[in-house]
Amino acid sequence: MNNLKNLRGTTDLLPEQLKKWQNVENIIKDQLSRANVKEIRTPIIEMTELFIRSIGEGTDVVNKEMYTFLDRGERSCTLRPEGTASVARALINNGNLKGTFNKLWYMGPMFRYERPQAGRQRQFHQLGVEFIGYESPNSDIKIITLAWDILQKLGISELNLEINSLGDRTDRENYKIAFLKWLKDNFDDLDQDSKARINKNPLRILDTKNPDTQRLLENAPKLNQFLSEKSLERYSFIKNQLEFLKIPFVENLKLVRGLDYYSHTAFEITSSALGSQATVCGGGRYDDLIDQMGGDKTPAIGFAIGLERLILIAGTSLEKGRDPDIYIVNKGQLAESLAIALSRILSNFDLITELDLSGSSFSRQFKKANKCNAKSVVVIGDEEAKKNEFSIKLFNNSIENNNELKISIEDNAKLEEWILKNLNLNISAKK
RNA sequence: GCGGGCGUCGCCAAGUGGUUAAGGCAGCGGCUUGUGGCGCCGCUAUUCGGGGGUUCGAAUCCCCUCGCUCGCCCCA
Repeated sequence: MNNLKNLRGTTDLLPEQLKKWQNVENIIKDQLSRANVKEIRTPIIEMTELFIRSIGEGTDVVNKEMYTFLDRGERSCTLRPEGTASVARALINNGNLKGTFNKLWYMGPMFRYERPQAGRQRQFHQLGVEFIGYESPNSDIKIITLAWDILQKLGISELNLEINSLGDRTDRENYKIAFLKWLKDNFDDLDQDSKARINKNPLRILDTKNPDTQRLLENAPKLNQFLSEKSLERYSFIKNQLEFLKIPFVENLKLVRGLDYYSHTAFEITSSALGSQATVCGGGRYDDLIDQMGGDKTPAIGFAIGLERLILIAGTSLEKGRDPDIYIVNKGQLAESLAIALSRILSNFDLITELDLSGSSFSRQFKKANKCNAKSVVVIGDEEAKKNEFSIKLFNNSIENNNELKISIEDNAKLEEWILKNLNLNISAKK
């Protein structure tokens, strides 16, 4: 019937589903603006090089998951696979880094070319929060609590927070030397996957899923043994603060995360309510990213939450939308004109008005008003239209208490009075 | 990129080689030309994701392709 289909891994979000999305997004935005975090919007398409240089050449994201194409000017372009690189680029380009602090968030589509499965799509959506210019370990804490509290506010339980420290650049370099030596000594016992990673991204071998390699790794040098005094101090401060704030976490020494740019704090929040794609939130510190990209040396930390996964585990109470406050039933040419005029007047209130445009019988229109759960109904037919008025009433099953009233189309004061009295309207919400 | 399951109306489905593709929900219209929630009646797939093949005959068998889904890898 229809051979035009959506591309694999992309989906339409219809009004019914979007109620939940919008509720979730509103709660998130609310939380963020209370913490005075500001929104930033960057293009969803960037020069390919931006991602190669920031995310790292040895990563899966860059190697096999990017939507990359040549534009008409033969430039290599990529649909963004994540948001941090773009935000960093935007700040560098706009000169927003000189001695300033930025608390930023963004929400929007990201693209990764992978096989779709539960909680994973090729076009998916992320909320990202980045604190840029902040070095204090308390900024790590604030970022983690922000992520944690957003998830709590959405009524999500069964969450697990895992943290680790990757140390600074020098710590990691020292560790890499020792680890590489060990890897080479034990090369023959590694699985294929890990062998291939040695030259590209050795740290990722740490969280291999291969059980034999896992067992072997128990005897390998540990990253935490290579952390400097300073890095360790920073790490234990963070753990102490989390304990003080009563945020439960487990330490996961194997947590290195997939992107190259992380340093010091790395964290992940997973939910057992999801399937095998259990990570809802991932984040960490990236003190080296911005100068690596050509900006001034700027410490920063951030996280990203996958909205599809969030929607999957957020409470069902968020699925409800707002029903119409007023349903305008109208029939006849003059009545229809008055109905449109009235709907424009009503748009001055914080009301949801459904103007029936079907021209079907009164009976039909009332059925529809009932179906969409309208709180009240306005009726305009020939009788009302002749007198330049409409009738308004509460749409309940009581005839005595429906507060039916006839109001002249010009009498806005009377209309307002009826609305305020009957529709639980917050007066300050008017206009 | 690799492996398993699946694809019949907007949704949920029956049908598994034989001449008209059940049913339910939703939708639309009527009973009720101006007053809803119930009820009753009627209408809604020349076609079974798409293409090709086998057959006298295909939604049913075969091939290709697209999409969905679950797992691996990886991530949000």
